[in-house]
Amino acid sequence: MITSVLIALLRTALDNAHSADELPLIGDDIAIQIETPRNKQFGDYSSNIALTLKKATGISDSRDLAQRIVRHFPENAHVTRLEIAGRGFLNFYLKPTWLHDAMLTIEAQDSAYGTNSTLNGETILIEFVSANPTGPISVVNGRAAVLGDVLASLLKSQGAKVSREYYINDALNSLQLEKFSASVAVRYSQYLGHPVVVPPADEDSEEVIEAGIPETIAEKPSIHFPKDGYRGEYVKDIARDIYAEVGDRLESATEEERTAYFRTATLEHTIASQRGALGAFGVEFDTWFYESSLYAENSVEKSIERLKAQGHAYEKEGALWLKSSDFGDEKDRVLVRSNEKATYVAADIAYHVNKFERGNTKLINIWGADHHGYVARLKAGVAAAGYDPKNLDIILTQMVSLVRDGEAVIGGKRKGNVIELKEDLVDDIGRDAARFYFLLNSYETPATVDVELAKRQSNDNPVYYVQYAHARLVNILRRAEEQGFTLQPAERVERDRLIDPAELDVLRKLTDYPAELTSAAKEYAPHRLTRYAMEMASLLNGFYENCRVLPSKDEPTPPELTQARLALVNAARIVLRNLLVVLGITPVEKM
RNA sequence: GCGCCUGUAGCUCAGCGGAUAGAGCGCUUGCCUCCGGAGCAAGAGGGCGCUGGUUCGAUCCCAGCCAGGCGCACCA
Repeated sequence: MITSVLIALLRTALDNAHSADELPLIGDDIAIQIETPRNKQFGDYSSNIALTLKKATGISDSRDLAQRIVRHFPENAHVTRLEIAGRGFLNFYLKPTWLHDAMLTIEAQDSAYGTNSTLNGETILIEFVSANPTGPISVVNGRAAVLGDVLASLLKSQGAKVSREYYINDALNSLQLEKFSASVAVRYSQYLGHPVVVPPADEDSEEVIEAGIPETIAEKPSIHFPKDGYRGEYVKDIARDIYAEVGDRLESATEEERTAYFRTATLEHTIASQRGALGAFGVEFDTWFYESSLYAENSVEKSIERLKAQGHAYEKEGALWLKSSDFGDEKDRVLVRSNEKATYVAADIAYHVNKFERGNTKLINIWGADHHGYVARLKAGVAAAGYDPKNLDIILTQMVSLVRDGEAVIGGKRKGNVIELKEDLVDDIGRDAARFYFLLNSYETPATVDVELAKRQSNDNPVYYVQYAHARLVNILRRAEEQGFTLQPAERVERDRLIDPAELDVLRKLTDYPAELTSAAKEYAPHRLTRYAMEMASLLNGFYENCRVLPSKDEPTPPELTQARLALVNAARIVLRNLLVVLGITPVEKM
């Protein structure tokens, strides 16, 4: 990396100045920072070292300080000019050689360009989405879905082993599942021809009687829809699917048989549809983990017993409490209720112990901000169970509020107005546009999504700008071949012909890629990459405008220059493609 | 009351303690015999919620206040 070269040169300059008695000794504890200036006029790189050294040296005139450093800056192969600017910034202007040489690295590493091995040895489990199995994946889930998915790719790019997991809250004591499957059961009966009496949803509405499907000819007794049942259309869809599978076989089943059947079938269908919706969004999970499996293997019980044995739990008021206040939580929490049922957190502790026991060294959970109050509790539980809570990172994505044409949409599965990720967004604007849309901003910002606006603007989605830039690169290479050019390795090309600012801008951007990838991974900030992608696309468009690659009537580019530019085009193609792959966006070759 | 997140251009949002605060959309103007116009060039538009503080330097860090969101269960 060129920045480490510059840091070393600056270090030498400081030492030289000290030897010449112009500066006091500057220890290694003072970090030298190199940054890329926002504005190109301030050089390729700059350093604020003279400003930061004011206190340590006792020299209050930072320009004077800067001069002392510059005076002792060693001769070297990279820096053509070193200027003092503003209050004492050192601006480095570099020979383009280092940029040209970047093409060699990019070509050699190809699809591995940008990756590194700093996280080798880490096994990371990212659990995300984990929506309740009582309905479809909503648009709101899109944010966590794409965040987790890209984060997994990012961490892989840094050398970690990563898996994606979805947790299914299907515990047997889950009331919501009973209500949900009961709702499906009623709708199923509707498909058998029973009219359904739907109670008023709220004070302002009235009871509705819906006819059976098909409309009954013979009189069939009507069935009452549960008062707090799930009213969404998707409930009918599941019922219809089940009806298609089993016909009227359940008509004569006993109440117990029906309940048991619908519980299982409803869960299966819901999960299948969730998996399908996420798949359409480009998100695939390595494991779908059933909460019920923890109970089936007695893991919850065992985990509670262990906490008790280790003295982290106690009985009070008929319940079993976790001494979570010993582990950073603000108060103790109930593990087993006085009715002897385990709480959600008890199961969750067992689940996270299970994650660690599977050999994961680091756990990342992505939750909605509404679960914030739960973080300290789970971390305390994990700590009590003997694991370091530092190895459990909980990312809280801020809420996504839905707006339709400027009007707030109050979502809710019970009420039935779920805006679905797949049906209402992905199917309309496509996977790439939908992903890019969510990846555009930080998960820490509460976001507003206007589905109608998102659809209307889909053609203006920046994703097309980026994909377009990639397609053009591919197209130039294809056209070159048609015109009889053979792509030469960057090594055999006259690289020093690439001196146009537009060319150097592109090259500079390409050299930033590994650092961008690393910082996006480190800070869990995929949105930086979408911004970076747009900037790169913009620079590429500038390059197309200013630098004709293939010879034409008006611009008879000499063959040597064409070859050099083709190598540049190819390098850019590699980087842009790698970037799009990490983001899970299709690197299209034609649009 | 306590905790977390947020407040930057008309809208949606970037901004990694630094030099003239950015992008996309929208708006205005110009550019299609030429590798893809889903493009390019130029312009109008904000001084970063408010007040203090730390710092050579604050949109960024700290404190207080104002505003919005989300939490503070023997629900999941």
